[in-house]
Amino acid sequence: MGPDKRTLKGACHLLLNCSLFGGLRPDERAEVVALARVRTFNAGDTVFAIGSPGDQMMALLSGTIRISVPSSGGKELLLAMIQPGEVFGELAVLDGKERSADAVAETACTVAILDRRDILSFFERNPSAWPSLVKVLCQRLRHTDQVFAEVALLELPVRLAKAMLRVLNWEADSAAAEPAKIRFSQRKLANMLGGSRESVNKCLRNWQRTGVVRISGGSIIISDRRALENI
Amino acid sequence: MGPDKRTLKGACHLLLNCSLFGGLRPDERAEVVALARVRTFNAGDTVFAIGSPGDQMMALLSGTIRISVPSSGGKELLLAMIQPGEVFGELAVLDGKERSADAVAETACTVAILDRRDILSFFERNPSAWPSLVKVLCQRLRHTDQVFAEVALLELPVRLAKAMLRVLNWEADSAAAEPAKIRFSQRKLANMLGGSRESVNKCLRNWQRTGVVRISGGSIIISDRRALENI
DNA sequence: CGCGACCTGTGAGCTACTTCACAGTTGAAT
DNA sequence: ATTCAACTGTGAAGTAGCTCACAGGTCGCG
Repeated sequence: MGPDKRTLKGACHLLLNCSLFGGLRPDERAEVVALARVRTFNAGDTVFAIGSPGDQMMALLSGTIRISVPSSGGKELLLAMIQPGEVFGELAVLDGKERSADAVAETACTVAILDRRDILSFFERNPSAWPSLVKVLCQRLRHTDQVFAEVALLELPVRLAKAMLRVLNWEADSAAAEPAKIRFSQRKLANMLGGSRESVNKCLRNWQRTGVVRISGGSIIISDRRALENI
Repeated sequence: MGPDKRTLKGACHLLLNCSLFGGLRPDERAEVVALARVRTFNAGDTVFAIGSPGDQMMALLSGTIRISVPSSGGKELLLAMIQPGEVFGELAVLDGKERSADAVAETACTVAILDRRDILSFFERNPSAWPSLVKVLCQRLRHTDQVFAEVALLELPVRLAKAMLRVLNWEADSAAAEPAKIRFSQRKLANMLGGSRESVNKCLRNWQRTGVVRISGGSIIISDRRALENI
């Protein structure tokens, strides 16, 4: 076992503390780590594609992964940006069906991969691990339901405001730097909303005019967070 | 124990065979049934309201329940119509958070109610029950993700077609009567789509003109199912 | 350095949908 | 029997947001 592999395993162990496996006993965690293979992806690599069989789930160790659904018309809906410490791809593993979305490495990534069989047998041997799995699924469900309702019921500016606040929460973990700054392409924001890039742009510039945000060098700085929250 | 109660318990036992508890051993099922209280609701009664604490989950024994999210503007998004044999309200129970939607009795209903504490301790004692729970959650997740993507990416007629086919699948269980007939208010269809009642109406009448559907006496009859599927 | 890829900015025009307003139907309730 | 509520049908008018078509900026890469 080479030194690279050792450090990777180290990172793996470290990060499996979060999210899904955080509540486990040390020996259980060790077992999970032993099951995991580590793999790296370059920016732009597709980790898995919608419709494919999907017999593995992943835990992100570093980098960020974009989860999205493409449409026939060339558009795409951005469902999530996975941050280090989160798991993804669990859906297909748990119900044995096809992948329900694309996963693409947004930046260079390192990922821990767990095979369906291993996962299932692990849970069978360690039933105490079920609740945290269920919690993850519930979180996801709540999130999609909520965003779904927003997209269906609210107009674009409101959705944009909410999306920005949501992004802010994600980034808060990795780069805690206030003042609240979003480094996120307008197109991606649009794809989170089910809106067009142009509309997002125009809305943002309106807000800049009214002093809610400042746009500079490709980042959006929230000057008046309160205003956003009130929309 | 009066005779009503006994028959209700009987129905309960019968129906817990489906969905969530279908995979259990007889003794486990008996245990679940013992934990359940049965309650009836009149059409229009609210079973639980969004934002409330939510420390019970339900299994529908008879009738149908509408799950929806209201918006500030008086609109609502229809997330699901629960059919007998399905469970609902599991989300708040499993993660201990607030209810994420309203549940209203669409018709008169009888419902088996399970308390959070009882559920949790049941799963602790019967870990083999976890997988079917997870399966239910995965189903829900897949469904919302898919409908979400549709609403965000597709135009109204396409969504309508898909919604109608979906409704058809629900009803297929209860009333297996071909020719494919949907008894479902246009407003409700609209609320499934994030569209307006008027738009749905106009779209339907177009389809009637082109022979895809027939509308009579408040029901929609699918004459050309293939056409719908191709949209 | 210059090329290509991807971003932001902006206006004009279009159209898919919404809103509003009103009329007729059906069905349940008193 | 009638009244009320909720449904369907339809047209006119408004508009939010999309598409298209640019122009210019920035960044990385050969």
